Amino acid sequence: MPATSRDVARAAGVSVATVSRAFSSNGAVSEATKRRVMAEATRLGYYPDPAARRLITGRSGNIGLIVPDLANPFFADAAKGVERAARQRHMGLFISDTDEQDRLEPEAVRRICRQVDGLIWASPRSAGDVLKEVTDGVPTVLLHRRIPGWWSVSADIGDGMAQALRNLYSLGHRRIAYAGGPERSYSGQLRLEGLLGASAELDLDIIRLGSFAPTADGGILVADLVLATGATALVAYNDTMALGAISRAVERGRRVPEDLSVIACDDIAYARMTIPPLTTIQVPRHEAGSEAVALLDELMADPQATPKEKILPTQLVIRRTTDVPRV
Amino acid sequence: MPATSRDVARAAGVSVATVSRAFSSNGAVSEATKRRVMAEATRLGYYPDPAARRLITGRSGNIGLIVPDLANPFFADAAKGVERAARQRHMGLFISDTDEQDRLEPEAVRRICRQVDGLIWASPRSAGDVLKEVTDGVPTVLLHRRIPGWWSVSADIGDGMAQALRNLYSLGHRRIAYAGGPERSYSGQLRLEGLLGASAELDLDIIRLGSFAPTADGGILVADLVLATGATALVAYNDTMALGAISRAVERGRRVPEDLSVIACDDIAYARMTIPPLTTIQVPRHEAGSEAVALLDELMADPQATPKEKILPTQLVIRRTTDVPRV
DNA sequence: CGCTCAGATGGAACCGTTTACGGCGCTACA
DNA sequence: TGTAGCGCCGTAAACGGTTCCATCTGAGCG
Repeated sequence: MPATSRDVARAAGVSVATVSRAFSSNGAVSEATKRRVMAEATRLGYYPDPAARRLITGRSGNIGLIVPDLANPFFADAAKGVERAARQRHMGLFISDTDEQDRLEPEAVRRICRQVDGLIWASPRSAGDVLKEVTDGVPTVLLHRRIPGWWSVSADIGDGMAQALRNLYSLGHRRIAYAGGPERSYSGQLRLEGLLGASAELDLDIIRLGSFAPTADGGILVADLVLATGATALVAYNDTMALGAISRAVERGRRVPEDLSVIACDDIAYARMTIPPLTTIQVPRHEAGSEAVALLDELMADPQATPKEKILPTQLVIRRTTDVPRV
Repeated sequence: MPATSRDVARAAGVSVATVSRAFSSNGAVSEATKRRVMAEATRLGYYPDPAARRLITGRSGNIGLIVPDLANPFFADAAKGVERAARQRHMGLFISDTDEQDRLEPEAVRRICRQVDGLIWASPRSAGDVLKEVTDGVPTVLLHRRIPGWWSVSADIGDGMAQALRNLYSLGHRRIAYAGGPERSYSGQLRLEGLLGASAELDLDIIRLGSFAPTADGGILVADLVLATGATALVAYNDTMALGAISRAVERGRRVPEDLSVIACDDIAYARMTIPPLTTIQVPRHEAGSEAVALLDELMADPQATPKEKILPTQLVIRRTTDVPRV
């Protein structure tokens, strides 16, 4: 139904080859005929068929994004960054959500990979060799995950955690608890390493509460535990968990930050809207997404280039859930 | 580089036609050869190339989704619902984010529409004839938008608003303010109609505060205005705006719900984590997404079928930001 | 004036599938 | 025993572009 290059060629009185050259602009066409072709093309509403083009050139003009959970603001923002960067480059975007289940990833990749020129993959848990096997051949940059030998963009969350701990220390806190996220999570490791590094440096023991779901419900569990330890400050895996913990602590008659200081991680949009607004570690989620596209661009241009690992800085932002201990 | 049907055909000692038949399972192949073909295919890692298949059949096995803002939990959840439903049907998903700018929509649609068999389009503002012109030929179902003659799935937000108003009335509120969202927004109209309908029924005048950005910052503006009116209750365009309004009101020394009851709309995940948790109108966002895919499936199966408009119910959920007026 | 060369253009092969069409072998029936 | 019919399969023509190669047309130069 839509116009083909043949239609345009006939209308403009040229061959399909010339039409193709006018559009792909890599062959030589005279300025006059190019204008004529373009005029006829817009008149007929012609646009080169991506499938046909992909078949012969091998390039689809699309990239793929695989995330564990689109509804999680952390990844939603990343997706938004990816989307905008892709749009600026006139690339289409395939998205696949794996529902936090690693086992769905291979299937998702396989479905996508023949239709894209490159892949951005946020896989918090899958093992490196699994990834390797699955992507085979498709240029891939990892998002919020670093594996030696892979292209990746991630955030220096370990440093953010260290900033958090040093800040609490300087406020006078000495009993500080940490509530971890899902086991085996890559960024969970990062957090822990940053925290332990800083605590060794300060000669401080951190109270490790264990591993919790990174949700508000997980935070409720955390609150009950942290209150039992007598800690004056809590560092939470992410904002959502912190929100749950705070609401539970308040429900149990504690005040935040007077009785318990709380530092969260991610700085999602809602972190600043809560009462009190969350002190949290800001990670450049949006920028991570667009940066991943930039790297993917480089990688697709030269698949043999040596892998780059971009690490974005994080920043502790002080709002109202931290204060000096009052105990 | 990846194996083609020719490779498989050679390996299995058959023709490419037979390989094709074995995969598309609409031609006649004997059980024995089908098994042999499949065995060779998996051995070689063969999978029919979607682009080549699309070129000849016209079907890509993909659907497209266009949303104004992926980072907005309202649409993120919808996208998630769409994604899951698409995955269950073994369809790929193209996503385009238009950054809330109607003028980017035509471009987004054009980019997408040749690569998909159908489109799900959440366009809060664009005029109906613009949509018609742009999609031409691509089966489309509208999401959270109703236009006569189009397939669509939306939520009965007007009814939710009526529920909200009746609830406030029954609590004893008589001075009730409404803070609207973006002008020209379709779901904004829906809200207003629902509200006005119920207010006429209750013989109550609503204090209309005007039109605000549906963000926390917008909510701050709202708070200052509503405090000036002396209203005892506020109905806000969405949760985010309500959050902003509440935090501003609290900052200015008012208590919620004692001094001001607040009802929001959407029931995003964070609505239940705030302090106090938000009374809000729950709209089935996820379900709307998956329902849209189901409708699109029907539409793609029979493009001539008469349009269906699915309207999902909404439900007021009472949490802690509403109470009897204490003034 | 003839030759060379560069730039513009057309012809045709090709990308990897699907599918209409026809051939082949076999069974069943007259 | 001849043949109609059927199940299975191969051949080849599409689908809509891109690109190699050949051809043509002038311009420039000796």
